[in-house]
Amino acid sequence: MPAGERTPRAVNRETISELTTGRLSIYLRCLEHLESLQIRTISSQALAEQFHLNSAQIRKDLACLGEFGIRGVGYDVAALKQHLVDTLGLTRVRTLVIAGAGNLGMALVNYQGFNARGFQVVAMVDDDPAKIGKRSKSGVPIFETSELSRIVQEHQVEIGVIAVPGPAAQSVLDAMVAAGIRAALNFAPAHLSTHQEIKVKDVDLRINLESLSFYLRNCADTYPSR
Amino acid sequence: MPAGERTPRAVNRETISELTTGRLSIYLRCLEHLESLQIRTISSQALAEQFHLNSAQIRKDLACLGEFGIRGVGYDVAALKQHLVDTLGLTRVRTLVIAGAGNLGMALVNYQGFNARGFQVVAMVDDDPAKIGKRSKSGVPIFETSELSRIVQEHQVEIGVIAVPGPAAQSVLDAMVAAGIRAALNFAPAHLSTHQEIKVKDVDLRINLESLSFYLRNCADTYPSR
DNA sequence: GCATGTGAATGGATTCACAGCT
DNA sequence: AGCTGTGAATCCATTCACATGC
Repeated sequence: MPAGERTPRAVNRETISELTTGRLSIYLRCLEHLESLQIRTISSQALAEQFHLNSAQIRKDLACLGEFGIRGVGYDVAALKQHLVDTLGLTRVRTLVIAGAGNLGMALVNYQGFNARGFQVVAMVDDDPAKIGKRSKSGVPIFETSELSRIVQEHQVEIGVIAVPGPAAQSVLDAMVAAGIRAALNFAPAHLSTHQEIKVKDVDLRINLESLSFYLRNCADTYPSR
Repeated sequence: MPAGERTPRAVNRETISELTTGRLSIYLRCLEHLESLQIRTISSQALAEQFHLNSAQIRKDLACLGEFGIRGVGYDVAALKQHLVDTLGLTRVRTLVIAGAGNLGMALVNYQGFNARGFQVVAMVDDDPAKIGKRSKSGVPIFETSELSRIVQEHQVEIGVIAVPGPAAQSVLDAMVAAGIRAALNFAPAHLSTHQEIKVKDVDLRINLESLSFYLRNCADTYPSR
C-alpha cells in the first residue's frame, strides 16, 4: 500500500446494506440537531446513548464512509454531516411525482417530510377526471395519468410515489418505468412484480398496525385489570 | 410425549420475530386474495413464487402457528387464513386514537387501511383550538389533547397514532402511556424514549425517501443518456 | 488517556436438503 | 409422487475486545 495515502480508501457504496443506510439517515438527523445546539464534536459512545444502539455499530456504520473520526476525540459534527449528506445523495433536490390524489396522496403532498430538505413534489397524477386540473393545498397540480411521461421529462422526475388503490398499483408502476423513473415508494398493499430498471420500496401501513395487534394479543390482552 | 396428541404443540408466540409477523401479515393478504378466487389449497412453493420468497422460509413461518399443512398437498386456504387472523390478534376490532390533526393525521384518519378489517379510528386529538370540535371527512371527532385519558377509557382505545411534529411527539407518547394505551405507531421523526408499558413502532417516511436517494446516487446518477 | 477502526466471536435469519407423512 | 416440517449449513448483522493512533 502506498505510503502517504490521504484520500479515504475507495468505499464500495454498493456494499452498504439497507439496514446501514437507514441508520445513516438517523445519524444525519441527530447531527443536524447537534449542529443546531452548537456542538462541534461527538463520540460514538455519546451517539449510542441517544439511540439505544451499540457504539461499535455506529463506528462500523460510519467507517463505511471512510475514516473520518479522530481517535481519542470523536467525530467532527459538521464534517460528518456533510459526508452523510453526500453519501445519501442529498446534495441536490430530488423531484417526486405522486400517483393517486386520494386521501393518502393528498396527505403526502402536503406532508412536510416530502417537501423538506432534498425532496420536492412537482406534480400528482390521477385517473379521476374530477380531480384533473385542480391543485393540492400547497399548489401542486394534478394531471391525467397519461401525462406522466411528459411530466417526468419536463421536471427530470426521479422518484415516483404510488398512492393508488392496490389493484391499480401495478399499472402505475409500469407507467413509471416506461416514463423513465428509477425509484419508487409504494404505499399500495400489493406485491408489485418489479422490473430491473426501477428500485421499489414498500411502505405498508397495515403491516405495522397488524404487528401492534399481534403484540397486544400476546402481551397486553392478558392485562390484569380492566 | 403422550401419543394421540391432537392439539398443535404449544407455540410460544413470544418467540415469533417481528420479521416473521410482518410476513404473516403479507401471507394473510395473499390468502384473502386466493379465497376471493375460490382457490382452496395452496403450496408453499406457489406462495413463494408470488412473493419472490424462499418456500422453506414460508414453511418455517407457517410452522410457527402449529402444523397445519397437509403433506403432499399444501395448505388449506380458509383454515390457514383463520389461523393467521387468530395469531395476529385480528379476531376483534382494535380501536385507535390519532394524535395530531394536521396533514398527516387527517390523511391517516381518512385512509382506508386505518379503518379496514380489524381497526377503527374513534377520535383525534390536537392542541390547535381552531380544530377542536371539528370532524374529519369520515366523521371522526377532534378533541383537546387533555381529553385523551377520557377518550381512551370510554372507547377502550388500544392503539395510539402519533402524527404530530417531532418536538411534540415525546409528550404525546407520555400522555398516551398515562392514559393506558399499550401500543403506538409513531410517524414523528423523533427518537422517543420509550417506557416499559408501551410498544412503539416507528414509521419514518423520510428514511424511505433517503434510502431511494442513496440508491439513485449510486446506481442511477450515472445513467448513460439524459 | 481516550475513542476510533476492525478482526474475531456471537447471534439471528435465511436457505438447503432430506426425512417423514399423505 | 408430492409437499410439509425441520435439523444442518450458510449467510448476514450485531457485538465484543483490542490494537492503533491522536
